[in-house]
Amino acid sequence: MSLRIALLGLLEAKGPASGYDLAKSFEHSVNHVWQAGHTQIYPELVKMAADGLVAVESEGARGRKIYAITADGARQLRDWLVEHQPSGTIRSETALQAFLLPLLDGDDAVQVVERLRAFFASRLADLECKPHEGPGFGRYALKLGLAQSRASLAWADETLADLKTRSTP
Amino acid sequence: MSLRIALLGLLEAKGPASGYDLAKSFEHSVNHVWQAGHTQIYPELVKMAADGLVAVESEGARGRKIYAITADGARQLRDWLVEHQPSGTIRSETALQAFLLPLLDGDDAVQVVERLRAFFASRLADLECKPHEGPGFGRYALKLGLAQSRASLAWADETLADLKTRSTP
DNA sequence: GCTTGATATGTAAGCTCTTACATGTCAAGC
DNA sequence: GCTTGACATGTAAGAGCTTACATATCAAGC
Repeated sequence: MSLRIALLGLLEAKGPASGYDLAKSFEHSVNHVWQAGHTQIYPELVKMAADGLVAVESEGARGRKIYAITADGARQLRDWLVEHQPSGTIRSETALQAFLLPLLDGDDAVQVVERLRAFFASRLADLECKPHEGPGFGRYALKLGLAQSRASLAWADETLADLKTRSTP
Repeated sequence: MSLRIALLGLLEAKGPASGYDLAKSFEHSVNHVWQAGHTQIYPELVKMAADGLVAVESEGARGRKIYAITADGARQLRDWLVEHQPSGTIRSETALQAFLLPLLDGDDAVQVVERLRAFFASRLADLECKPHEGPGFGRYALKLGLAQSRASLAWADETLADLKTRSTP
């Protein structure tokens, strides 16, 4: 379902686009919130067209099909946004490594947290590159991502400090 | 892979357990980091036993099988923790709703953010109930979850304020 | 005109996860 | 002794996602 919603959202916000365009948008904008590669997007667009949520607006070179959101699609998007209680499902390998940290002894644990720290830092840097402030489409999610990344980075620093005091009692 | 790791981690940390026990542990402890129901756990344990990562230590009433982690399993767990670069994959319906927020007009947007706020608040409350501080097994991940939840909650408050200034110019 | 690399679109196999169904045991209260 | 509800273990269908493969076009440089 959420893949559909993300695709509908992109089509609604940025206008008609091809599968390739949408895959690029996933990479560059929705990326920190939801992921999907072209191998998932192309077949999904076909199904969505069959369900009347999008329509092929025009066809260009290289079999390029430009999809546009339909009235039905726009309605479904709005309904989902306003009515759908988001599922709390989170599956995070980074958090899982944090969870299992106490199974490692000192040095190994420090190494893992340092890798996690680097990971959070690079994600934060990614987000900080994106157009801040202003009326950008994904601006709210961007702020959320920034806030969460900063919190994660702070956690890594605290945890490193904690591990070091434990190893030198 | 990560499901296996989570199961190995629980067995390593808490000792031998049945599928049911592990499902309960998922619900009560790993829950904010990784989810799995019994329908996923039972068959996975069978496969893991076939791969020599766990072994049936004893069988009790009601077909209850107690699994224990093997030396191979412990090795694989440690290797994954120390060597595996976590994938940055995040799929969050809450963040997706945040992302698509600008597609809604004022009142609807406020309603959605209020629901998100309630969601974050209840997750935070959940985490705050769990045994804080002390040497608990998942303590680092708990702190990470708390930090992220607080950041998300703060985001919701900021966003509500932002939406309200926009609607009354 | 030919090669090369970026662009662009797809299919298929296999793994992971969810939802729904199916079954049987044990303890407590009647 | 029977019912009921919590405990406990499983299977199966189908949806969702990843990885690997397959192909064809266009632009730029040789």
